[in-house]
Amino acid sequence: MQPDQIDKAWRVASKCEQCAIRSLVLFADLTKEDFDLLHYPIHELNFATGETLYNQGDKPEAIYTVRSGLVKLVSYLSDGSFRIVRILRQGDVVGLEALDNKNYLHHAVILESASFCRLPVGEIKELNDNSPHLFKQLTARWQRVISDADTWLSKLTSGFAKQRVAHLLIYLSQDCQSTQCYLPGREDMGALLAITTETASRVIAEFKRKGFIKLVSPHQAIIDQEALVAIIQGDEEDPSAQNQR
Amino acid sequence: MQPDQIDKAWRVASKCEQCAIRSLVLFADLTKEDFDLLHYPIHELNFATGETLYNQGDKPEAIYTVRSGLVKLVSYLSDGSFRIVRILRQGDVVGLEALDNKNYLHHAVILESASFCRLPVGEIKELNDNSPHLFKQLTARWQRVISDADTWLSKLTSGFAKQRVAHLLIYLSQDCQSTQCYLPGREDMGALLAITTETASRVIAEFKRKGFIKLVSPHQAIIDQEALVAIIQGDEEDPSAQNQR
DNA sequence: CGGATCGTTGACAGGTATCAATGCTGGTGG
DNA sequence: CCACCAGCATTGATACCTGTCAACGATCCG
Repeated sequence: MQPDQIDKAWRVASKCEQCAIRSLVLFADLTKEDFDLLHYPIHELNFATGETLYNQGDKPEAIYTVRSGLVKLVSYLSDGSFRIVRILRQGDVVGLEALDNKNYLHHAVILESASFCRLPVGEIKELNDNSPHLFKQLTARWQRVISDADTWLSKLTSGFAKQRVAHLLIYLSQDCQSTQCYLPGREDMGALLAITTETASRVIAEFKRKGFIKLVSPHQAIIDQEALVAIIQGDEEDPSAQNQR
Repeated sequence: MQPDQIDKAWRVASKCEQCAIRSLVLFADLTKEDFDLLHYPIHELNFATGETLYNQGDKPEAIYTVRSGLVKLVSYLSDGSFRIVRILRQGDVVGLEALDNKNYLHHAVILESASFCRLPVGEIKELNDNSPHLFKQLTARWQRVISDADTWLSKLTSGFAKQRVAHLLIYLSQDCQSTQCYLPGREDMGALLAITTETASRVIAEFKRKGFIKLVSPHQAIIDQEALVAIIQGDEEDPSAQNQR
């Protein structure tokens, strides 16, 4: 290794080790010795809402750790329609399929301006070959993706449109400290829940009228978790029972 | 290692190395030296239709490779209903979440009498710690689960009931050499596609009447792939255009 | 034979998709 | 500065699909 590269590696180590969200990321378990195995510094990238991180079919050269913001993974169907198959947030890894030498399976589009750490595939593989510390986190991430996908399947695609929207809002509020959460555009909401734009709009409009959600900005809402859970459980507020609680 | 254990290990190696479907399974890339690392022989288990491999929440001690047959992973929702989140077949691994020390996330129920290789979690972990050859296959399997889940999400939960059923049948026919495939019970079909038992029944009955599927046994059908693809693409056979092709 | 389980079918109500029109908002260019 | 436009959200009317409730047939088995 060249002296200047050693220098770079040290800067990497130093930078990653001081990372504020290190406990959340793929590199959580790495030691100083592990960081020494990296050849190049890890770059941090910023993207604005609507920008594309990569497209389906692109040849993958890196995976990305989400430092902040929100990303959707979009899959297009043969008929031109599209579905959003996942939403990724702080600590999640985007483009995991790159490790299997497969092309990217989705389009990755930024929902809320986001920053990423770019992890070149070669570095990850080499690190994993030469250190046992990455494997555990990789395993954990795969598990989480799968278990999230299962939740998605079982909750977000069953039941009435109202229930699905309620499930989605609760899901989205889970990573916010408060009851505030990202409110997707109506078209995205449809692509998430397998309903039409119009139905999504109607449900959201109704929730707003009933005070279950309050907009603080076009894409941020405060949600009434309790009311939404009631919706999920099918408690339709019966007008005749209006003042029984 | 005791002599008799070495002997066992050799039998394992011999047995696994001669496995007829070895190229499909988790141990595909292992060398003779890797097999020597195993302490106990790998057991083969047989289950009949309807039997349960494990239940959601069970403490996991093993993962299973499907040698033959069909397994469904079932997830129950709070309201008592259930969804089938995955169907596993030859070469697939059941219970991958066990590697992450999590309890089993689903109920694993046999759809078609199946045989498995039982792989104790401890053995797998040790093997993975001491040999680099398992990791590649593990990675590949996680990837496949995720990419299958995405397909599921994007295809099997969108569109009309007819289209979903058509998608399902094509999906199920992919692992059969021919155009013959497993035909799930109507309730299972509902749990797979997020439709009701009655709707599933109506669609299947219609497909049978139109000759798109032909039963060869209660749970095996020959499918007209072309007709099903037409259904998926929304080509509804217009009676007035009956003889235009 | 009777019972249990599963598949099929019917009638009807209710939810959602579809088509269409109308606000609303932010940005652009005159 | 304001008119205009593009994109998004909302709302309405209607047709269609699916869920629901119910009944009936088929098959298997004790």
